[in-house]
Amino acid sequence: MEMIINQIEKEYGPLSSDCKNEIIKHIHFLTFKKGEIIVREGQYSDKIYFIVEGAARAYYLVDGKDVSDYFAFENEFISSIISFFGHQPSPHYIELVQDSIVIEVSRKSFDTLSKRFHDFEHLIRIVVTKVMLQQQERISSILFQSAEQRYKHILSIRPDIIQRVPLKHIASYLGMTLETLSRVRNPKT
Amino acid sequence: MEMIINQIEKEYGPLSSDCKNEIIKHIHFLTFKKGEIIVREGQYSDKIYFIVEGAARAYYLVDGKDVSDYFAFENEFISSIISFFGHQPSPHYIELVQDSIVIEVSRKSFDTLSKRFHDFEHLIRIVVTKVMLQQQERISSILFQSAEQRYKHILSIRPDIIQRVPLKHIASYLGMTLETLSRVRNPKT
DNA sequence: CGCCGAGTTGAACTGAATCAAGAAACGTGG
DNA sequence: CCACGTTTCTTGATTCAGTTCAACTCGGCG
Repeated sequence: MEMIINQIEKEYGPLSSDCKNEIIKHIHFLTFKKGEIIVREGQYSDKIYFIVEGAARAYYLVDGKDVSDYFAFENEFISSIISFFGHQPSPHYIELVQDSIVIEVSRKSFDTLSKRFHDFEHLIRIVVTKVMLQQQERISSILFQSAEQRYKHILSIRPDIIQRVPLKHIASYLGMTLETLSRVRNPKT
Repeated sequence: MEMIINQIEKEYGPLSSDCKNEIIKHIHFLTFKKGEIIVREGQYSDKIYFIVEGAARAYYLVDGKDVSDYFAFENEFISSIISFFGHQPSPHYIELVQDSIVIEVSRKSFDTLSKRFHDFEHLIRIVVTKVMLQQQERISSILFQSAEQRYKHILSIRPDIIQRVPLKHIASYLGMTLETLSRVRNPKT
């Protein structure tokens, strides 16, 4: 428990001990098996999850096609951001990609903590800012880079992802089909 | 001045009068002519701008091609987010699309206010969250929709944009060429 | 074993880009 | 108020990166 809060502080900035103590009262530990689905399309999901161990994936189902939108590994957050932050029905599913240990925080707790602790509000601002910057990079990657460049790019920033997630999910995350990804990885020459 | 702060509160949530008074000390008004460039690629830009009147545009120049990435109109913020929030050289240019009145806030002021006022920190969190949600929508728009659907979509959420910004900028924002946008707007049938 | 999901490979197809040329609209200065 | 150049937009013909459809391989696991 200490270790987890330490990780968060290391990753996102320090917290007062008051705040830390209060956070502990508001969170729940959950364990899931690989393949479990914790958020479904259409649902109002007012939970945000922090991956203690394992991995999760947010994806769209658009006319039957599974399109990955986000991956989270140890010490990262995941939620249906449209639902959690936008207060709308989730367009995403979220599933566990491996057996996982997860912390769940409800929006109610989240709002209470934000209101009460300046440093919690700051933490959230940092988390959201990081997501925003990641998305910015993703947008320019999709707009400016070829399929091959996008694959090389993800290899360079998340080399581990290839080991932990099936290629089909990576392909759809990169905005290409599995076939295209396969060709990009095994050029004819 | 009062009016501007009112607008901000209306758009993003209330501020204490302490905070408001302090904000006023930290901001600068600037006026620009249409076409003026206020941020250039490669520059470390540590300013964020709020459009009081007029309109601005952030864009990339990728091998000579001008690609719009963001538009801001009255009561909206604009900055090179990679530079302002990510502390990196800006990949963007920012230009004024019309004669404009703008408020400038430096990152130093920004950080001071965030540290000092819980409600300012909250304001920023809300601003950043809105950008994140917009980007999320943009990503799914690019991934799932055809050129025609993307155009119709922007028409539905920002009908005014067509009047205020040349089509070529809208085309590149939507991730298509000017020619394709033209065809989408004037179908043969 | 035999089956099933994951990945590879091939061939045909397609939405949008590119290249090219011209038409409209839009200042700006005489 | 008009002429002229510049920028904005349209239209057509061709090309191409990536999709789609389909068949096949491989590795694991009941």
